[in-house]
Amino acid sequence: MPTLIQARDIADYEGQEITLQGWVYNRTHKGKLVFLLIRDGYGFVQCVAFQGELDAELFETLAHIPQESSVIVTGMVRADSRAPGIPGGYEVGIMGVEVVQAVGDEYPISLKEHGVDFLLDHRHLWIRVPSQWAILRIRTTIISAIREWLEQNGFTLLDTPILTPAACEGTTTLFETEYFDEGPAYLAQSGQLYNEANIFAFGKVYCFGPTFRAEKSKTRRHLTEFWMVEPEMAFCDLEQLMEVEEQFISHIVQRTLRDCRNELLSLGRDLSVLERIVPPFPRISYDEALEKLAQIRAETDDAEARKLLEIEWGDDFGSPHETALTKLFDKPVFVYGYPTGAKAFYMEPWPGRPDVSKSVDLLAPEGYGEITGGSERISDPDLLLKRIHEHNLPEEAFRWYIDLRRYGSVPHSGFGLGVERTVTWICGIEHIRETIPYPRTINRVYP
RNA sequence: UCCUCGGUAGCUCAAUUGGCAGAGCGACCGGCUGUUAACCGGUUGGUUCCUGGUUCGAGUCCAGGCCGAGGAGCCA
Repeated sequence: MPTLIQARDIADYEGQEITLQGWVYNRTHKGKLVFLLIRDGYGFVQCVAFQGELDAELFETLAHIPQESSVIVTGMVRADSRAPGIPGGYEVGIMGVEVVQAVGDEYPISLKEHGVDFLLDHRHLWIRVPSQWAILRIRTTIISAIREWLEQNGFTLLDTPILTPAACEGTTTLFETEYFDEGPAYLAQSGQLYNEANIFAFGKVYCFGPTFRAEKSKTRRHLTEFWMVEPEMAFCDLEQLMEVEEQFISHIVQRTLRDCRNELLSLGRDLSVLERIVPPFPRISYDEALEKLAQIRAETDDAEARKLLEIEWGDDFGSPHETALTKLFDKPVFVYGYPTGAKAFYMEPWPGRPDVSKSVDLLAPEGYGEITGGSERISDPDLLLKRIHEHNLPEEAFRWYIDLRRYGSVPHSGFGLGVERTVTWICGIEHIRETIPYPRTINRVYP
């Protein structure tokens, strides 16, 4: 058998006889000529059969081979600018085909238009099409880049529990489950509090795992099960946190550009937009952000937009505010110093301004909005205890967390990055549900 | 939880004022040596989301329900 190759490497084999193992993504029968678009998991390659060059029986088989049949193709690689594919520009002149399985039933997903509900019901097949394949390859590259950067920069991976005793932050709705005789347990919404314990043993740490939110959110930015990476650092203040985040995000984007160029192009992504994502990122305070929003409101004639952009000091941003702010910049923008009342209980107050917290969100450009949320954490045990009481949290459950401030407390900071929101932004797509292999939304747990 | 929109063939959709249920795609058959979701001809294809009501007559109007999408709130 000639050399078995992967579709993405096809350009390296011009003029050589090769073998491809894969599936028939599309077939075009044109009289004495058959085009098969073969996908092999690594790319999409056009293979061409001429009637005069093949055994008559084989040609007849190829002329009728059903979509998604599995095949082993041998043939000669040649350059041809007309050839579609990922990457395109090369095709295989078919010399032989072994049909592993000829599909007998009609394949549900045609190459024509389908509705979202239908596609999600067939997610197990939908992931085969080029757009979904490209998005999920970009996802895995982004995850690899995340781990790579953190490991190269001294972060230790420590997995935090998924079954947790109570709300970590006491804000969002959690999935509840019975835990033997211990009463209810909850699916994790964050590993942060455990990360804070871990930094006192390991310095810089991260956790990376699935996160669960039972909020009844029905928007293109929400999943009930999503993946979050949460780095946490000892001896780190808010300013240092922003420096880490911009290095981290830039690495993720540049690595994806390097390794997933074909995938990004196949999605129609404008690469120049991503090439700009290098440090430093702009930083604006919450107060400055409010001024900019007021200015945007004053300049718009759209009454509805004006209403959506209403905000008073003390409110957290809604999605319309984030979208409007990100359109002012061509890089991700840090917004820091949110009102204490709008954020979680554990955030360090701004020096001399207790109504402001040392918090920072990173908003992705082009209207994508929040991809990270972070803060410097309270390091004083008395203040932390006071905040726990103010938020009506059970002191007993947080005893271990308060201990961290009693035994060698230091300034420390961390953030969480939503993987699927990052993938959505880097891919330049509309909806978060395409960025995870099997999305879980408010009314979908199948397949 | 709230607001808006939608549900008709396997898929994507159309159906005028309430008057015979339609098209494209897919599948199947035939044609075509450069297709890019090919194209051309033919064949096939229906619980119009459910329940009840109005009417000579309901896909269409009314009431209730179910399911889905987009957005708000909440959040990453």
